[in-house]
Amino acid sequence: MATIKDIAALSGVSRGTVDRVLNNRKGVHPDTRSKVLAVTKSLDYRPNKAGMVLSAQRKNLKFGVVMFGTNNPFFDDVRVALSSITSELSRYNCEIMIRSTPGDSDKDQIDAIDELVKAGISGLAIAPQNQEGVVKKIDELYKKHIPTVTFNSDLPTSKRIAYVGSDYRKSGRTIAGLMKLIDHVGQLEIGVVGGLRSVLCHTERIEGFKDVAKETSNMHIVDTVWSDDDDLKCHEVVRGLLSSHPEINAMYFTAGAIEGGCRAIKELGREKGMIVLTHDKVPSTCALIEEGLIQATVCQQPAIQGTMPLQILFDYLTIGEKPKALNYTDTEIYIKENL
Amino acid sequence: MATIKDIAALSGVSRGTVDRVLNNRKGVHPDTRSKVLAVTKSLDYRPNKAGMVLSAQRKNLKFGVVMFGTNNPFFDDVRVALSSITSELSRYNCEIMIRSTPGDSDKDQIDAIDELVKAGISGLAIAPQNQEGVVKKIDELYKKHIPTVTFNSDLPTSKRIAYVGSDYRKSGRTIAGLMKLIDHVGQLEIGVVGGLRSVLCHTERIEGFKDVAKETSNMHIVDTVWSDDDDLKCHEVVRGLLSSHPEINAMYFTAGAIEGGCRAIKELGREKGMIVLTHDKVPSTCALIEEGLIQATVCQQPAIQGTMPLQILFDYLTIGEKPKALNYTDTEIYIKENL
DNA sequence: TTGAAAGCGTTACCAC
DNA sequence: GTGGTAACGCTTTCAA
Repeated sequence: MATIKDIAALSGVSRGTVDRVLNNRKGVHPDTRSKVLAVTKSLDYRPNKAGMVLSAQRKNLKFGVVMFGTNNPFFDDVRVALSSITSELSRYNCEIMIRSTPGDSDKDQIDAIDELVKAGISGLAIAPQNQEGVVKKIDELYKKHIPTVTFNSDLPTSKRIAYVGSDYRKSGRTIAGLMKLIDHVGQLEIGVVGGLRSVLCHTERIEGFKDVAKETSNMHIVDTVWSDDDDLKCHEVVRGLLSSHPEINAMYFTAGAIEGGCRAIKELGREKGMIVLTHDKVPSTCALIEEGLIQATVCQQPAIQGTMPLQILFDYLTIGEKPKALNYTDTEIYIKENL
Repeated sequence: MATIKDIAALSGVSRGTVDRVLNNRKGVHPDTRSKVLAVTKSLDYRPNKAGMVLSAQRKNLKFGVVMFGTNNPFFDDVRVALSSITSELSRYNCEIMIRSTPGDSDKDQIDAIDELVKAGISGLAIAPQNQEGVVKKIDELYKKHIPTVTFNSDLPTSKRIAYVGSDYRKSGRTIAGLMKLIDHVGQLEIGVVGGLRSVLCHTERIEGFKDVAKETSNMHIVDTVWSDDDDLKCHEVVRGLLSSHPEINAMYFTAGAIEGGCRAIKELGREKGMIVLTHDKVPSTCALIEEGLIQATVCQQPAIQGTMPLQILFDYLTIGEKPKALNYTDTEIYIKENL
């Protein structure tokens, strides 16, 4: 375990100079630089994280978190993880400020970001709305050397340094695969319930699902309806869908508001033989799995979505660790027995 | 973020004294102690990990890893994770020594441990054989203040400080749950293939499976055979089982040597309508899932089994963090689409 | 262009 | 019993 001190001694220079070389700071003689680099190589030096973190504490890092203030209880788990990482990072003299924005206008998110920047954040984690204004704002921060990590939903065209979240298409494909496995009768007549048309993840999941459905002869999507992630609306549209399509024997809920939809299934006495697959592991969904109405749910590691973005920012700004651009969470399958 | 320095200043004592109080070292006046404790409380002090780690590097920590030298390719993934954590911890002046023991005699494991202790390890991670001699050895280390973490398979009666690995019963129950979901005909006639009778995890998985089977009217276990985790043996016993039981329509492989068993299924032309469920995600299993012969496999996060035990030892010995006793890995379900 | 030294927070050792 | 100080590895600032 070679240290900067070792390199300095062997190169016959001071630690300060070694630091300048290793961090590509200017103001060092080319000869000195190459000498130091040679020694560094020969020692296979890797910087000590504890030392770097300790030193970085003088920076008084502040991070901002912005998430669309959604009613979806999925985000409860994200918030729990957020508060745990907040407490963890506070031990390194590092503060975290959280802003939930209520509506779905990008104005709210942008205002929240501006406010955080004014408060002096050095990095931003955001569960972004899929809107152009947010992309622009992220790029603006990038120019100010404030790195951004997106989570839950990505903005691939922005200059965010990383994304943490689900691979939506894979989730959708997994649901389709499960449906095929569970199918008893050899012919799937499927009702799909989307959430919000404007949310990337809901639409992408459906695409993934369709990818598999297309190449499977006995999977037929009867219709797709939209719940707007609202329980009452979901109840209504599912009722309508099932009433007009007695042949439906499988339902795919791609978003929240699952409970309302399931209520409709029960009211119409259509539980028997009905395959119901969902996403995420919120309490109401768990209850319906226990009950047997839902057979399986596909999840996206909310805890990791809460912690990893901040960990990435912290590592980036303290020990200079460049993150992977795409950090996909696992596509987890839960049934009654492994809930 | 209060530091020891703050506490020292506010209590009117030196940092050394504060350190003595906080770490319950003796040789400090009761009055001083209570004064310091009071101040500490009022500041909600939490020690800084970076500082502790940095300071702990002077201890020159060495950790030993012992695992039964199994042919099971599952352990390949564990080894990959081991080498990644080895490289990670080497940055903190911390060395890791790995010993694989070939046979299944406890003598080998005990010898390996002795050797590591002689080399001066401060902690041990072990995938232990389920034998009395190993338990005794762990307890002996405990007396010498060398903490042990078991992984992959637990020894709950020993004085190990933690276990990292699967909840076997839950794995077995999950397999049973999947089987019920996939069942097409409404009556499961099941063949179970065990691995090693002496390995706790194989037997426990079967118990978990039986728990669910018992309370399900249409699940009937036809017979249980043992492969000794050997491919040829597995091929032979599965061939025998299927030949004498034409009614079998579902197979549960609880351990390794899956490939041989699947070969038998194909040779006998029994793929059609046969449900095949397995554990772990080794290359040959993945191929059989792609092929469609195996419908699902239940996994146990090998990477976490490789890294977490050492992380636990490191945290325990550097920052004094007491681990949870039971660190269960997730019971992951994989099908073709989320492989 | 380079060196020296202080500082991040904790622990350990040597004086008193 | 207690205080002072060096040490862990890195960064940064001030002098030279």
